[in-house]
Amino acid sequence: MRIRFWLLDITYDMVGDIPEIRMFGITDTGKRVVVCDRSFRPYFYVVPKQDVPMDAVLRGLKKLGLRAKVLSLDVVEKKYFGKPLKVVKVTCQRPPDVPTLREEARSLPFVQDVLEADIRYYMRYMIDNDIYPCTWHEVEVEEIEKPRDWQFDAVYLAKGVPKPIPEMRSVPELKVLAFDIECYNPTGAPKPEKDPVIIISIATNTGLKKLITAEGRRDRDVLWEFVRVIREFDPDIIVGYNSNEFDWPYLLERSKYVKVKLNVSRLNTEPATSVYGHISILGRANVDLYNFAEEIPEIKVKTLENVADYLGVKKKSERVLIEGHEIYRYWDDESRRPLLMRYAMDDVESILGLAEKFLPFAIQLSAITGIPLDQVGAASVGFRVEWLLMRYAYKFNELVPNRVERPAETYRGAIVLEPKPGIHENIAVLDFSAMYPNIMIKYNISPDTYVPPMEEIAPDMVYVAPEVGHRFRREPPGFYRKVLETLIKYRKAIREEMKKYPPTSFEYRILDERQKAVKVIANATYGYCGWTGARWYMREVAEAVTAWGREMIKKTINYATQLGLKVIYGDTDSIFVNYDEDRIRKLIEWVEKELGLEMKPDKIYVRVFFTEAKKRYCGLLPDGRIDIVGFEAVRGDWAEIAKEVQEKTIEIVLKERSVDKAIEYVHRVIEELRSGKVPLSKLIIWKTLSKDLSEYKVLSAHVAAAKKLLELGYKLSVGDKVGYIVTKGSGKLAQKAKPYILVKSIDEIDVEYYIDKQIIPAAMRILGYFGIKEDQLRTGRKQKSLLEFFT
DNA sequence: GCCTTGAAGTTACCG
DNA sequence: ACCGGTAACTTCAAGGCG
Repeated sequence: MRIRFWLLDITYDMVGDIPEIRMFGITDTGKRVVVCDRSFRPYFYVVPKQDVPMDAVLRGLKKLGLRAKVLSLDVVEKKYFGKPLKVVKVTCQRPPDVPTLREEARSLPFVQDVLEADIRYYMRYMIDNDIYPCTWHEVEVEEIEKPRDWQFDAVYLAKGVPKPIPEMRSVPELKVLAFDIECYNPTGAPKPEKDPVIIISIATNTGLKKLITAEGRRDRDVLWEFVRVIREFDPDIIVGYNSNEFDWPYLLERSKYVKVKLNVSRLNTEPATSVYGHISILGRANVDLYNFAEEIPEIKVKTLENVADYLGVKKKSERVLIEGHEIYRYWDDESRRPLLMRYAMDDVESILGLAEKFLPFAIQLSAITGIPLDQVGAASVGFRVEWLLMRYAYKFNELVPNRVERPAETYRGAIVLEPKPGIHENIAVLDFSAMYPNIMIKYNISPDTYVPPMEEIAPDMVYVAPEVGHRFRREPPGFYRKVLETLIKYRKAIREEMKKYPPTSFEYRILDERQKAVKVIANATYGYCGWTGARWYMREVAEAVTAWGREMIKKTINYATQLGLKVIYGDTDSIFVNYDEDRIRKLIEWVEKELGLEMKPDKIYVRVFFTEAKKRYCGLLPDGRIDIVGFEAVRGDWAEIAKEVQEKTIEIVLKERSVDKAIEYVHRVIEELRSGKVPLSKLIIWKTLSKDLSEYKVLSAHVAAAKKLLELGYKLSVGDKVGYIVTKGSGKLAQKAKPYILVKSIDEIDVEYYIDKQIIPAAMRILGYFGIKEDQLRTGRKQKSLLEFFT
């Protein structure tokens, strides 16, 4: 029989000595199925040293491995960095044998290199058969017996390789279950060896809502019930918030202590740690939505309530908020316990809401990159690009380079112009569309088209990068050019197809998320090629891209000036000029004709303000909104009070053009702060721990605060944000920084710090340009006396 | 031993 | 664990001064 299925997840297992690919899918009739393929075998390539005869190579490789670990040796024609190369394909019986066989092969005297021996077996299977997760496939199958403890409608044995059905772009109705756990935590961070799980909240996209609580029972029963609820609802996707880092590890650890098997997978197994630090639950996609929240730069402190609030999923004002360290108090206090219950429900409802926001994009990102849905969020940008490149390499018969450790290398990047300080009226921002990808295409920049300095080649056969002199063959099309061209064409086609549907339709949404996913990958390709960890890394490639970028922007500035436009500022691929439609049109035409790139007006500012600093400006848009770029107001490491002051100052200056009003406003805020009317929450300064506490060379404020938290039993790790408040005291700032959760009263705070080091600098950044002096902003006690002024 | 000053360390932004 | 360019803060240590 033939079935059609949408691929949700993939893995493999050994059945005796046979590796079995297992594809977990949903059929077009809504059945949850497993499609098993036992026909595929792992393999890798051996590159022989030059001048070694192939028969000698084959003879040598025959000794590889014992007990028929190697099934076959085939000489195949591949390309390596664009050059034809004869290699030996070593096909093996068992995936687990590959690492040892690889090392064995590598050590042989006639072997130059071993390639593609580090590609996971199920990824290899998908790449070779053009199978993408989160897409539809058709396959001839026969039903086989379902193991009793597997949770599927049917198990099939594939009688051929599944074939993609590109015209089926829908997404089946997926059963989504959101969950969140609360733990008893009287000593800071909860510890699974002693602290029970007190609440597990659950919400599904079918409307089920449930609190599993430890009220009147041990948490052992909570875990049991959790497993039961999951198995009963049988979700396709399980979502959590930071669940890869917290909920699942905690549940797994805790379940060991209370002796509960967390068999929540469709194969009746426990969740397990897998690649990119994600937790895998066989047969379901376990998605940690925190990974997607991480990609929203506007949200500085990415707590669940902040993200849900920002996305309009659940407003903070309409939910219960409890500080993490207080959870146990709410549990212990019978009168407050209902609040904790409500809090747990608000959390899980928020998570389900986030799933609705993030899953459509996650699904398309998975379908584009080929990384399984449960991994794609956890995979870094570099790996997302790389898996896509590996898919293309296979299509182009190119060998995939090995991942090698390289020392850090630096090279010059983009140009940033000195801004013309002051207020400018009526300014247009023009920028190149997808500048770096288009430069890579235009000059055929790629590791496989690169011509090393020693190699002789006719000048008209190559493009030569300005300043750095790197040369790239004009023909044939390089790897990056082919990939980027395909992506750009593909995105255009998607956008074209979107026009067929109303913007509110399901189809439109899918296509829109898809074109966004394609754009994200295309834009990350330059960054990828300059990443020393990349398989296709080459410094010269990245260096040439930025060199041509500098040339483009310089030429554009020149011509703009010639046309009589005034260039006020520019950064990388943008220029700010006076909004003169005729001249701008001419400039854009010139750019297209002479530089072969597209340039578009991005936005118009009614009024825009620059100080002397680069990468910082603010502007008033025609619709009355205000853009703030680079300034403290958009940074996450300044106190809210200072950011607010700066934002308001900018607004007054740009909209009302009144410096006096702004000063008056700053005075008012300072007075409010002095009289204790500013809430503590506006005084918290958040900073990220970028390394382990022991590695810091200087004791800065957030490190000092982090150490205090640690002493109290809280757990902190790299990447966590520490919120501190500056309190009264003497000595260094670090000594006065106190974790905000320990600050109980407004009387503790160091008012002068917030005035002198937060509010005034933030306001001065703007007002300083208008000749305002710090003392004009300062009010009250600490105004400098004339005497102090002269000493 | 105290104060000034510049380098180093650190974070987070822009495109 | 995607790039370089940039601003701005705090800490730290060297060097000058008394």
